[in-house]
Formats: sequence, C-alpha cells, structure tokens
Amino acid sequence: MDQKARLIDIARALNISVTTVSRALNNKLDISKQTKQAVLDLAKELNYQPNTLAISLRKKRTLKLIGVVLPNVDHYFFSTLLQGIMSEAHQNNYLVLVAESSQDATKEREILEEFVSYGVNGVLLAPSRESNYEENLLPLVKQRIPIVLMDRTYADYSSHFVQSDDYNGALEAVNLLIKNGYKRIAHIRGSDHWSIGSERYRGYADALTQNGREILKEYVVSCTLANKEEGFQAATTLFNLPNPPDAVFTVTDNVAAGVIEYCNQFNLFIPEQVGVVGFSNAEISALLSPGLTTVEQKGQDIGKLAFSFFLQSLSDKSKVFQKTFESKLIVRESCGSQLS
Amino acid sequence: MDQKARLIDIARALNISVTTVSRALNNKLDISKQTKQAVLDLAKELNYQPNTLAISLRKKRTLKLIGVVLPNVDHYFFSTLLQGIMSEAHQNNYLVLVAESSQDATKEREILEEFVSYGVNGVLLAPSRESNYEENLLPLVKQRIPIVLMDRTYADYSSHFVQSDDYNGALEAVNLLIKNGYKRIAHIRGSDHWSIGSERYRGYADALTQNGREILKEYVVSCTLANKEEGFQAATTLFNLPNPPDAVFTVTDNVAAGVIEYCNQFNLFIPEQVGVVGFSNAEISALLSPGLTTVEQKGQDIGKLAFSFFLQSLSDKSKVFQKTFESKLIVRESCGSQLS
DNA sequence: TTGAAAGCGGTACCAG
DNA sequence: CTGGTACCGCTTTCAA
Repeated sequence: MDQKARLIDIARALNISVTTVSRALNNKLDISKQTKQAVLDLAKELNYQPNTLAISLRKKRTLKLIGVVLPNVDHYFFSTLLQGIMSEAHQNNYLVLVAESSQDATKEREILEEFVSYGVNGVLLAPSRESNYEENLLPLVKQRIPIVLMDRTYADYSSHFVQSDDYNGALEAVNLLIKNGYKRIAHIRGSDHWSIGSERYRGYADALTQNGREILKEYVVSCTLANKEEGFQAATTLFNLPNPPDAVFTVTDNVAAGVIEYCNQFNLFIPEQVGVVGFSNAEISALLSPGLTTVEQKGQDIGKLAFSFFLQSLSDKSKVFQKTFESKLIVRESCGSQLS
Repeated sequence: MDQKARLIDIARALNISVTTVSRALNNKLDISKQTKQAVLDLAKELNYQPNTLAISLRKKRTLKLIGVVLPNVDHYFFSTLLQGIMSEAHQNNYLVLVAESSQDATKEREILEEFVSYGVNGVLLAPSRESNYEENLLPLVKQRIPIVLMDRTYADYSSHFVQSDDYNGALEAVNLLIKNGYKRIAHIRGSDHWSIGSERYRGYADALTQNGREILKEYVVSCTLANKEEGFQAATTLFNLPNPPDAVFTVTDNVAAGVIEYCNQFNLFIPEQVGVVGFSNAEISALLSPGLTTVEQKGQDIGKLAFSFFLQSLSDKSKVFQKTFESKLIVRESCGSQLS
C-alpha cells in the first residue's frame, strides 16, 4: 500500500504541478507559503523519499556516493581505516560502497569498473599488492574520478594519498632494539610487491647499517599473508639457526603474535632473552603477554583524512593532496626497558 | 577526453539506432553478427561502461545493490561478518553499501532511509542495541524491501534472520566452569536492550540453576560498550567483593581481556585461582596469555548465509528464512583443564 | 508564483 | 533484423 510515493503522486493529490512540488521540497524561493506547507505536510504523510537514482541521473552523477576498496576488512588496521572513512562520510551525507580486493589485482580492477558504472563521485583505494597503475587506475583517471590512495602508493603515479611513515617507523623500532642492547636482530618481512613489505624492510636495513651492523641474509625471513601462523613458522626457522637471533622486528603485530607464541611455548623469555617489536598497534598488541612494543598506525585518522582529501579535491581540482603520518613508537614490555 | 561513452555515441558513430546498440550489448537474439561485432568492437574501443543509474531507474530498482548496517566494523566479529557478506555479494555481482550505526538507533534509521532512497534491493542489518521495529524497520517492510537480520532479532517481529545460539553457548560455557570445579561464578553481562546481553545472561543463569546453584546479584555486573576497559573495571568490582568469585564468564572476549589483564596485574593466577571464559572466539582469544576459552561465533558463515537468504527471499517471497548456528566451545587454558 | 516540456541514459514495446 | 518512441522520477529552463 505504502508503495513508493513520487512527486507526481503529491502533485496530483494537491492538484498542482510536479514542478511546484519539486520546488517546495527543495526549498526554492519562488513559492507561496501555503502551497509549500501543503506539499511538505503531504510528503511527510506519504512518507515521501526522493529517488536518488533519478536525481543523480538528471544531475549527471552528483549523487553523494564514494567507493572504498580495501585488501581485507578483517585486518584491524583496515577495519579502523574503514571506520574513519565511514564516520567522515556519514557526516557529509555520503554513502559508502565497500569491496574487498582480497589482494587480487584483477578483482580490484573489476570492482573499480563496477564502481564507476554506479557513478561514484570518487574512490578511496588501498591498493592490493600486485595492483598496477596502467590497468587499474588509468581508466578512472581518464574519467576524472578523484582517487585517494591509502596505505600504499604507486611508484609511477603521483596522486592524492594518505599513508603512514613506514620507513621511519621501522627505523625507530630497530633503533630501539639496538639501544636496548640486542645484538642479533632478525626481521620477518612482508612481500616486496607490497610497499609495507619493502618500506619496513628498508627501515630495518638502514637502522642496522647506520649503527655499523651487518645485514645477515639468514636473519631476514619473508612471509606473504602476514598472519600469526606465518609468524610462528618464521620464528621456528629463526630460532633453530646455529646462531639464533636475540630480537625480532616483524612486519605486523599478527606476525609478532606468532613469534611471542613460539617464545612462550619454548621458554624463551621476553624481553630477557628475546626482544620483539611489531607494527600497527593493533588491538592485540596491548593484550598480548608480554605487551608488544609496536609502531602505531592510525587507521581512523588515515581514513578520515582520505575522505576529507577527496572532498577537498572536488573543489580544488588542481591541487594534489598528500600526507604522510608520522610514525610513533608504542613501547611496551616486549623489547626491554632500558629505553633512554 | 575519454569522458563517458554513451549508447548514443556508439549509435551515431556506426550510423545505427540506439536500440540496436543496446541489443548488441545485451546479447539479444534479433541482431546480425556483423552489426553486433561492430558495436562490441567500438564499445571496447571507447571503453563503454553502462550507466547503472539509468538502467536501474528504467528497470525500477533492479540494480544489484545491497545495504549492510552494522553497529561497528572494527569489532572482529562484525568485520568477519562483513567479509562473509562481501564475498558472497561479489560472487553474485552485487555491490555493497556499508554503514555503521555506532549503536545509535536514530542513526541506524537515517541510514536505512538513505539506503532505500538509493534503491537498494535489500538490507542486511545487525541491529543496534536500542533499535526498535516500528520506527526502524516498518518503513522498509511496507516498501517490501527484503531484510535479513543478523546477530540480533526483534522480539515483536518475525523475519529472516541468521544468528548464533547465544543461549546455549553461554549455558555450555558456564557448565564447563562448573564441571571444572569453580564454585563462585560471576558474569559480566551486556545490556538488556541487546539480545546478546539477555541471551547470554539467560544461559548463565540457567546453567547455575540447573546445577542447583544460586544466582548472586553481586556476581552479575553489567557493562554497556563491552570493551576491555569495562572488563577491567568490572573485574575490579568483582574481586574486591568480601567474597570474591573464582570464575568469570564474560559477554565478549574483549571484556574477558580486561579481566585477564586485571588478574595478571594483581597476581591472580589463571586458571588456578580464577577461571575465565569469553564469547566470540575473536582473534585475541588465541593470543591472550593464558589462551582464552570462548564460545565460537562464525562471523563469515553468518554473513554468507545472510546474503544467501536475501537472494533466496527474492525468488521465494512467501518463505521465511531463519537459521541459528550451533554454538561451539573453544577450550583453551583459561578455564582449568579437567574437562571431561 | 506556477506550469509545460525537455532531457539525464538507458530499456522495452511495437511496427516495419 | 532494425528503428521509433514512450517512459523510469526528477530537475531545470522558459514562458505564462
């Protein structure tokens, strides 16, 4: 019964034209108080909801809709990122289309195309590992759809982005381990295709070099999914080396959790025998025992800023918005306490 | 340059009608191979993307779009729920609109209205605590928009839903504590407005009663946000009672994390002096020390099924789809090991 | 202050 | 096999 009320329904009931109804509802000037009130009343009674599709079509994609593509939503960092975006979006009356690329560049491209055909006003993208500019982004760029990159950027494309300073975060983390007296510092790193993999490794390597230490190949173990299981496995490899490390810096907190589990299980005391530092300041880092020292990554803030960059880019077409959040160490028990 | 290619652009270039182009692109039968190929080629060249808005408008909301409303996305359970939904949605070529109600019923209602005006084909909703059927759901029901409830249902409304068996989960959890010899079992519960609050409490209460135990008012502490801080606070209250409990069953894993932190801090040994059981099997439950015994809640499965219920409800309008996932205890160290 | 009519980008019916 | 035309619901000139 309540089917969808349309402008024309109101118009007919009041014996006026659609135009007038539209004007009344949109608060235009040229309209008498009476008719306006009548329209408003009836609209409320019929529970009138404008058809956004029609409006958008008519106005040529000026609906308020933004697309978000993330590699995964169940990783703490990405879920807080999403939260930041959504809170900002809601405040500005934007609706948010979300999709997971599952770290698959082809799927990412498909999603992006679908988003475009839905007429999104912009895209906030945390690129998947193998994502490639030419194929995935160029089509959107040609259509002048604003894109804000998050977490990771493309080497060959300068765009709006918001990221955290992975390099310096890693550098500081390893410096802290060195300062706290650890001698043989290993790194469980992420894949090279992934900027967090290479940037954090770069920080690790430079920290060692700057302190006159060698980078030992056997102390660097790669992982791909960056989860707890891989952390445990990598720890197994590392601590069974003839000359095992006395500290581990990991690419994510989840990996660190695996290391901690290994140490707890095989009675390697943290931080006395082994120092551990993670990356992300995920929820778990505070809950682990011992508490995990980690590099903070402010998901919410990154998300909020990304959305606001998108908004700003709408009015200021020429400007390029970029921000790198400073990294910040969150020091807990897992890395020794002789911090100066 | 690449602005948006439209049907009419292709038509003019090929000197044929829009109708024909449309037919070619939609794989209709009545069309010659030649023209069809010509259209397809040009479409590819111009990078033609159909305007979903126009199609939807014409077809009267038959775009493939679904709206998801969750209280929070950064809770592990909800983020896995979302993941389940999105994976299923992607497979069926649906796009997913996501919004957070932040446990605010008014905001939830606003979101739902916006979703409707965007012409979503259906809504998957994990209701916020104070959500009320009349105000929040009735408008959608009237417009015959399929709704699948997740995690929580409304007392006064029978609809499609997917949930986990909170009552039995809680019952088993507390039974385990009893079986393992704990005598004074406390409960940190969620709000009454929230089905997980009341259902889990009901399980707790019945387990005690069925074992001939009393329910002590001072052993039941309420919390609202169900986070770690509240858990810590509630633990403080409980363990400072004249006759403190020797076990705690908590409404969520995060609350349990707070309890564990309290115990670690004040040297109450788990599981020897205090048993702890949580609810959710969140990531953290495996990472805590000691590992937290908890009741599994399969977010992904719930999400997937919810989406598939929505799809099915499209073809079978009369049927009501309902599923309650069995609860399953995940036993770890935090509750004693004399499990039979 | 109001209304008629065109059109956003497609689809679908009908005629040829 | 192809084209003409109406129309989805709304906004926006333009004219009255």
